[in-house]
Amino acid sequence: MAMSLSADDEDYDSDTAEQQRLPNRPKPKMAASTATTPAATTSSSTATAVKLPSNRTSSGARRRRTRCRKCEACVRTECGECHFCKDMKKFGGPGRMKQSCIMRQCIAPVLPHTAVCVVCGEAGKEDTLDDEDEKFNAMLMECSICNEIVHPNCLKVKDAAGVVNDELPNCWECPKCNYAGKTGKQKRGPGFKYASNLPGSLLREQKAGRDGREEGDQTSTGAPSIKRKSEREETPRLKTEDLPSRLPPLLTPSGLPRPRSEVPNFLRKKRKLFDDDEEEEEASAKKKPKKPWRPEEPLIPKLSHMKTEEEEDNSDEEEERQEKREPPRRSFKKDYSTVRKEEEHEEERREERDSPFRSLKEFNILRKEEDQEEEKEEDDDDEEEEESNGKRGRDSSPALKNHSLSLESDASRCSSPRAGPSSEGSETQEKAPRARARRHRRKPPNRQLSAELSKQLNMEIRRTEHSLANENQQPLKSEPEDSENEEPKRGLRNGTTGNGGGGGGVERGAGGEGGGERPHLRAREMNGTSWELRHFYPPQITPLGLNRSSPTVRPLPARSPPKCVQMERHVIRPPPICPPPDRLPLADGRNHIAPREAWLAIFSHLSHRELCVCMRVCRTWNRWCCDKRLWTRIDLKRCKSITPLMLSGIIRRQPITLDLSWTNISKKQLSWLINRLPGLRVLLLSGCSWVAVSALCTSSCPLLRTLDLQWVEGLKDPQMRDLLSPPTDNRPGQMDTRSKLRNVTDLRLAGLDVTDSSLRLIIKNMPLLSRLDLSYCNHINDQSVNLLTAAGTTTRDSLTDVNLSVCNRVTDQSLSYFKRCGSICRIDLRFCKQVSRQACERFIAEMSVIVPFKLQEDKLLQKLHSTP
DNA sequence: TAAAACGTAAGT
DNA sequence: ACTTACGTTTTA
Repeated sequence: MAMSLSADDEDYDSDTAEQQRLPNRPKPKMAASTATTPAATTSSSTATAVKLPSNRTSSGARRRRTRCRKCEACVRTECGECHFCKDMKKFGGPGRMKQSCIMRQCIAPVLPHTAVCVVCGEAGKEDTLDDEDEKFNAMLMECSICNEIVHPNCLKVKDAAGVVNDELPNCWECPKCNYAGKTGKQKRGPGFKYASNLPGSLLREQKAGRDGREEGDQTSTGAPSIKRKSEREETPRLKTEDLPSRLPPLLTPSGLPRPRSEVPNFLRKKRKLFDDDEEEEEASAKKKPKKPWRPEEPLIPKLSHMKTEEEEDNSDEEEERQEKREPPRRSFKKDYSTVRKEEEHEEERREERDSPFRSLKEFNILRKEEDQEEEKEEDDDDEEEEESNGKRGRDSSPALKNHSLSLESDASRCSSPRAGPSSEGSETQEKAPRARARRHRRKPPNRQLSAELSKQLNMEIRRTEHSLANENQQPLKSEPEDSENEEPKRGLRNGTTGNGGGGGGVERGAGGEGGGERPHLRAREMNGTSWELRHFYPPQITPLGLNRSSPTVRPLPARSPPKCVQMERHVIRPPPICPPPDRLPLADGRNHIAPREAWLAIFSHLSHRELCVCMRVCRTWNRWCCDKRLWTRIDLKRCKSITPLMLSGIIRRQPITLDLSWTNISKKQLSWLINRLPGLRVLLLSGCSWVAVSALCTSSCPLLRTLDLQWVEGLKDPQMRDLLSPPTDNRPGQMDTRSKLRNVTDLRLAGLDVTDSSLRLIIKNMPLLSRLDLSYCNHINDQSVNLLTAAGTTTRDSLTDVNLSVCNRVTDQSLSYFKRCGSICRIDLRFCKQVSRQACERFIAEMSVIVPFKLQEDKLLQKLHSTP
């Protein structure tokens, strides 16, 4: 099918097609040897690059990529615990799988050192040059379509623009292929692992999560997590009767049933859209001959909330049309961000493109918006208009304009691989029809709250992308035509609703900047998908896949079922390597006199929301505002959906405190996060599922000081054991025999059905434990307190604050045990039915000899002069 | 469809 | 010569 999709004639010839099948294409069954195509073999280390079939432009053998050795993953040591590690002989396995440790899967796989230009036979020479453009022309670029590796400079066809694949270093669609309109025949570009089909793949999990979520959505309940629903069923955690009236807020059913199927339809929907678009596309193609590149519209499609088909179709088509009209084209771009492209068929890509979620951003926006509003669906159109207008207006703002302009040049220069959501996305943006987004957004009726921050994160990320995109793309503006007027739809919509409009304003602003500014911005937006997202989502959704659409007219492909969910491998972009600039470049080319630190001092007085606004101002501010000192605490509490963008936003900010309470974060996400937050000290996971929390079992977070596991579904003794126990399979010299949570000083276990066996582990493995919250733990009794305060335990001396409120099995006896605690400052026994006030007073009287206590509240003992 | 298996490219 | 592990095929 892939073949049939492409515009190339060759493809239609089945025989030939067969012959030139790309390595990864299905086929010839030469056993494993197929894996390495003959061509590849021949090219081995010598340089002969890939040998291309003489008469076929497409289809060369691909050079196998190899790890970059520099990324975070590459520098890690093997975890020894994942599937692949366990298979390794060094870890006692059979060695049959021959895969690298999941934790070491390279983020930015590079071409092998032996790769050389097919034209001149030389290796990449970018290192010898300073100028970015020259560098680009001197580096080796591998075409994801024909697999040729060349120096852009060595190509004759220079008029045609190559389309750089941001997803992978040194990867593009060469001018030849691009010009020829070969779009994506190949199922996927060069890449690396991170295949969803690999155990441990983030993608997979994500997908699973999504799916699950969706299902949940449909059915309902909004609460913290939809996804969890099933889990919940499995592990009935608290009995309502046991819960006192003061349940954690979250427990209260906050969610309304989610409207129906958002996702499930998406396939159909997409397809449908696709059909419609097809025509559209062609038409537009005619209008604008030759646009090698078109903004990609990453989509996140499937994910979520999509609206009903009917609803979408119409408006989408409109948007689609417009979008098509102005394809900004990006030519030789030098952005090497990584990410793997997926192998998708063109149709699929298109479908994706057409799918409701044009871009990640949109998606995010949606999510946010969902939280805020669901109401104004009807007004969407109007809103769009307004918004767009607003954007335009805003754009005209001198200040912003200046910044962005100055930045643009700046940005364009900076091609270094940046991390984060930012750079990459930058180049193209999605034009995301916000209308579409909006629509989807509405569906979820329930979302109450997504934390403000999450919105902000999203916004900011988008913003970043926008700005970066703007910067990068500038020169390319290709068709002014549709510009502003038509554009309106694209912008992100924003929440006009929301809280006081503050958030809305912001978002809108963002949209304005990105979208309103210039027509071609849209393109940028499209591309703006953050790499992270791309990783998480199916490749088809990745910009590349989608956008490949070239204007060329192609026969309608037979549509194959969208395989949307199949994700392949994704790469995670490393954080920016270059330090943020110290000065703010101004439009006139000079720098602002205030140094970065001075700006940071100012930024430190801003709220996160305000910071997000600032991040939209310019690239420099964007980076400055991401300074981790400004984001020591990130609160995503109750944000039902943790999106990849959010994750990347978090990583970028490197918080010390991360509140993910009552979110439906998945295990993979959490694992991914904590493995990338070396400075994380406080992790709040109350209300999450055990499945997610179990990520702590395999991830390393030795510096965690505070761990909040209150009301975690399914967290009982066996799970506590998993959490606290030292690695079980330690092999000599391999692992630390100490608990991963050995440095925890503040542990919150409220609402869990844990018993003394868990306490024993805690006592044993958390020698520094100072604050322990066991409130609402019905299995906790006097014996538990006895254990905690027994002679020889570290907790006896380390505990300063113990919360046993609403522990109905605790009696006055516990107070006598607490007298043994040398450092105790606060004992909360409120609502403990079996604890009497008299006993508390007696405790105070007896302790006062040593340390003065007071009864701050009924049954709440507080040491005088101590912190509350 | 996911996981396992495997030939061999790429690196040391 | 040896190890790692990519990218595909095969198996479950």
